Amino acid sequence: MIQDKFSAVKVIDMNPQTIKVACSNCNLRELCMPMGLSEADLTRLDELVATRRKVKRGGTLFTNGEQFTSLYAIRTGFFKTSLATEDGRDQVTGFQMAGEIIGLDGIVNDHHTCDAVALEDAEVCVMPFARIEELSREVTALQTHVHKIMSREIVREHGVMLLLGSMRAEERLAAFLLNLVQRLHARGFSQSELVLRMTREEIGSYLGLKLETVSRTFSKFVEEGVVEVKQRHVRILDTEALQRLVNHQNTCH
Amino acid sequence: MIQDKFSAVKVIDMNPQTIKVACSNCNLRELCMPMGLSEADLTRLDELVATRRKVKRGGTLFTNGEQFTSLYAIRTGFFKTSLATEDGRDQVTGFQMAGEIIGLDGIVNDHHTCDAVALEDAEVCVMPFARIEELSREVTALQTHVHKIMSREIVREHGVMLLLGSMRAEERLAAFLLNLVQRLHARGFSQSELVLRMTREEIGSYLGLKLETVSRTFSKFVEEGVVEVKQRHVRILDTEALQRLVNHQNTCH
DNA sequence: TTGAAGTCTTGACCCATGTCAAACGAGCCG
DNA sequence: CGGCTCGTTTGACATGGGTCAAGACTTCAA
Repeated sequence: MIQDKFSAVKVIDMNPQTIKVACSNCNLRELCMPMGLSEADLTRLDELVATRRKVKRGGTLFTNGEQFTSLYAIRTGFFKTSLATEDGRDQVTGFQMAGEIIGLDGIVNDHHTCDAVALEDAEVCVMPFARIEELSREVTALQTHVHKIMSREIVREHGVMLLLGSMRAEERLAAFLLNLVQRLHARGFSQSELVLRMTREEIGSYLGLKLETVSRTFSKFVEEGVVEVKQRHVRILDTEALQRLVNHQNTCH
Repeated sequence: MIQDKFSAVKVIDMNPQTIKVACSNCNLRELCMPMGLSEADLTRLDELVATRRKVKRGGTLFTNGEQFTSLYAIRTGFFKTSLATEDGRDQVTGFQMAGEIIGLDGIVNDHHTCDAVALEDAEVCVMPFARIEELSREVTALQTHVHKIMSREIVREHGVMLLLGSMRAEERLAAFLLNLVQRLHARGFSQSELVLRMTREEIGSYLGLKLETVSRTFSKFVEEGVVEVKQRHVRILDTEALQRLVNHQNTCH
C-alpha cells in the first residue's frame, strides 16, 4: 500500500504532464473553477478535464456548425470568437484570455454557432460537457459555478450591447481598452500597459467600427496624451480620462 | 383518510388558482419546460413555481441592483429588459413574451443588473433559483434545460451584437420584425400580423437607432409595399423582401 | 367637447463615421 | 540585402443616420 502510494507520487513527480493536468494544482484554478472546495471535491474536479489541446496561432478551436461536446478552459493564449454571415462579413463577439471559459454557445443546439480562433499559440483544457453535467449534479459548488459563468457571459454581452447601441467611437475604444487592462491586471499583468493580440480590423469588428476609425481614434488618444501606441503595444497614460469618456457618454449634449 | 383526499380534490376543483399553478397542466409548458418527462418528474416540476406575480403595465418585475432570488417564466404579457447608465441613457437589451424566462442576468452576482419592465399587464411564474438548482440536481432533464436556456440567451445576444455591429437601419428593423413574428407565430399568432407593444423609442434603443430613424424606416418599408403600418399594428406584406434585406446585408457595395 | 400629455411622422440640416485611395512600416522569405 | 505581404496610418470625400423643430394623431381626463 505504502509502496503504491509512493510510486504514484513518484510518477507524478517525474511526469510534468500528469501534474499539470490536474485542476487542483493549476494556478488558473481560481479563475475558472469554484472556490472554497473541500479537498475531496477538489480531487473530483480533476476528472473534469479529459485532455489538453494546443491550438496554433490562426487555428480554430471549434467552428460554426461543428458538433458541440466540450467546454474549454483557456490555459494559455488568446482567442477571438466570431460569427460569419453568408455574405462573408463577420462580427467578433468576444476576446478570451487565460482562465476564461469558451464554447457556451454550443450547448443550446448541440453544435457551435460561432468560430473560436486562436490569436496566438494557445492551450486549452477540454472539459466534456456531459462530464460537467454529471459532476455538477453531485458537487453543488460546481453547479453554481457553471450557472454563474453562463450568467456572467450574458451580463457581459449586455454591456457590449450598450456599447454598440449607444456609444460613440471614442467611448467604445476607451471602454474596450479599460476592459482589457482590467482583465489582464486580474491575471497579474500591468494596469497600464498591454499588448493587443488582435488587428485593428478585429477590434473594429468587435466595436462595430471600421478599422480606419479604430486607427484614427487611437491617433486621437495619442494626440490628447491619453495613451501611447507603438504598433500593438499600448500604454495607458491617463486611465481617468478614459473612464470619464465611458461614463459621461453624452456630456456633449 | 378517504375523506381527506376527497376534500383535497374538492379544494382544487373549486379554486382555479390552485389548478393553474401547476406547470404540469400549463399550456405554456412546452415553451418554458423540458419535454418528454416522466409523469413523476413532471409532478416534481410543479414544485418549481412558488407563486404567481402580476405586474401592471409600466411596472417593474425587478430592477438593477435588486437582490436576485428567482427566475421568472412569463405567463402572459410582454416585457422589456434594459440597462440604465448613470447619465440617464438606457439600452433595451431584449423584449420577452409568454413562455420566455427572464432574470438570468441576476445569477452571477446575486443581484440583478438590469430592469425588467412590463409593456402590458403581465403575469409571471416565480421560480426560486435555489429550488431550481436543487431540483435540477435530481432531474437531469431540468438541468439540461436550464443550461440550454442560458446558452440560448447567449446565442441570441450574439445575434444582437451582429445586428448592432454590422447592419444598417433597414436591415436592423427587418431583422427585428422577422424575429418578432417568428416568435409570435410559435405561440399561435399570425405569421404576418403583429401588434407592437413598445414605442418607437424602445425599438430604437434596442436596435441602436433614434426613434426618428425607426419611424422613417417604417415609412420607407410602407412606401416600398413591404409592410402596412397603422400605429402599432404592423402587417407584413412581403416577408421575402425583409428576409433578403437581412441576408444580403451588403448587396449595395 | 376641450385640453394636455404622450407618441409618431416628416422636413431640413449637419456631423460622425464610412469609403476609397495612397503611402508607410514591420516582418518574413528567398 | 531586396522585395514581398500584411497591417497600419492618414487624407479627401461621401453619406447614413443623428439632431432639431414643427405639426399631426391618440388617448385620457376634466
